[in-house]
Amino acid sequence: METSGAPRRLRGTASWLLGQATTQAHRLVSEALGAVDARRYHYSLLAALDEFGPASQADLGRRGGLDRSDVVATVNELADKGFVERRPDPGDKRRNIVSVTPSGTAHLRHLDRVLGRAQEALLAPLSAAEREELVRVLNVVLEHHG
Amino acid sequence: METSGAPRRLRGTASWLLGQATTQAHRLVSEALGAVDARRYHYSLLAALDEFGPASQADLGRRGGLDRSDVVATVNELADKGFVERRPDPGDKRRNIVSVTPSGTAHLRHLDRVLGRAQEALLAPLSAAEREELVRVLNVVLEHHG
DNA sequence: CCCACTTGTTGGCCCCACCAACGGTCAGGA
DNA sequence: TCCTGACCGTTGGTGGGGCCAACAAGTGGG
Repeated sequence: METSGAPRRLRGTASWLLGQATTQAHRLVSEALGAVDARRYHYSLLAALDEFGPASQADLGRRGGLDRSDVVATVNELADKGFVERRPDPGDKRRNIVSVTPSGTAHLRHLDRVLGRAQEALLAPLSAAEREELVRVLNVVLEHHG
Repeated sequence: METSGAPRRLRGTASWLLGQATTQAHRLVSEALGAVDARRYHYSLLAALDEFGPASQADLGRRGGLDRSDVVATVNELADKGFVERRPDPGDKRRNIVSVTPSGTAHLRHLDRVLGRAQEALLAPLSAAEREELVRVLNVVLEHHG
């Protein structure tokens, strides 16, 4: 409580620290993805498709936390590159069914490796135990905030 | 190498986890700051000024990791609100000297409290020990990527 | 006196996260 | 059956954030 004259700024604030660390992570990841002409949305969508199989665009958005409008643009881009296929749902004329092509699966594997290297660069200074703990703690936070 | 049919996606990728956790943090922080009509840049700049004292805009950018052009806009906004003062450097006609006003210091204190609450909300599910460890690990990463 | 460099400023770019509105479609209840 | 509410894809827009290029004015060293 002391209103001491000391500057006493808070480089230690966890939210700010997370912000800074994240900026680094974001930069590394975006940079790595950009080098292969991809963006984070591409990975989110491809990963969601790979994990859960074909789905409507709205479902894809819910899976990956993307807005419906962003899903449209991302599917457009991925379809242009042949990584994804969009076809009407015969059972519901409102929906499109989006599915991964073999080329898309290969691309996802490639992105996996690219991201793996980015992660390795990011966490380089940490021991294996520290990385595990970090992942665990982040999972706790994520799960809590659903 | 097994091309087993299993989906096997990597929600556990640390870089991606960090990305997700960060999105949460970013949302909480931006939301909290937005409620008091502030942005992250405002805090970065005010904190840098409070910690190191008056400085030229270029120096401010270097301190806080902001681009010179972004410093211009941020100083404009903060000056409009009376939180910051910009006056020419008598010793170097290229430079402006930016300094915090008392009102700006008060505002910074307020932002500190706002961010503190956001951080509390973010880290709610973690124990004190876990928070400490998280902060420590993040500091290691940041320092390494300096 | 040059020349290289810095500074503030303008303007632009791309990504990311959202929101509002629309026309078309679907399903359930009156 | 028709109405109504919900849902879907799509378009368009907003704002923050992180960058970069170019410029004129100014500075300092050789």
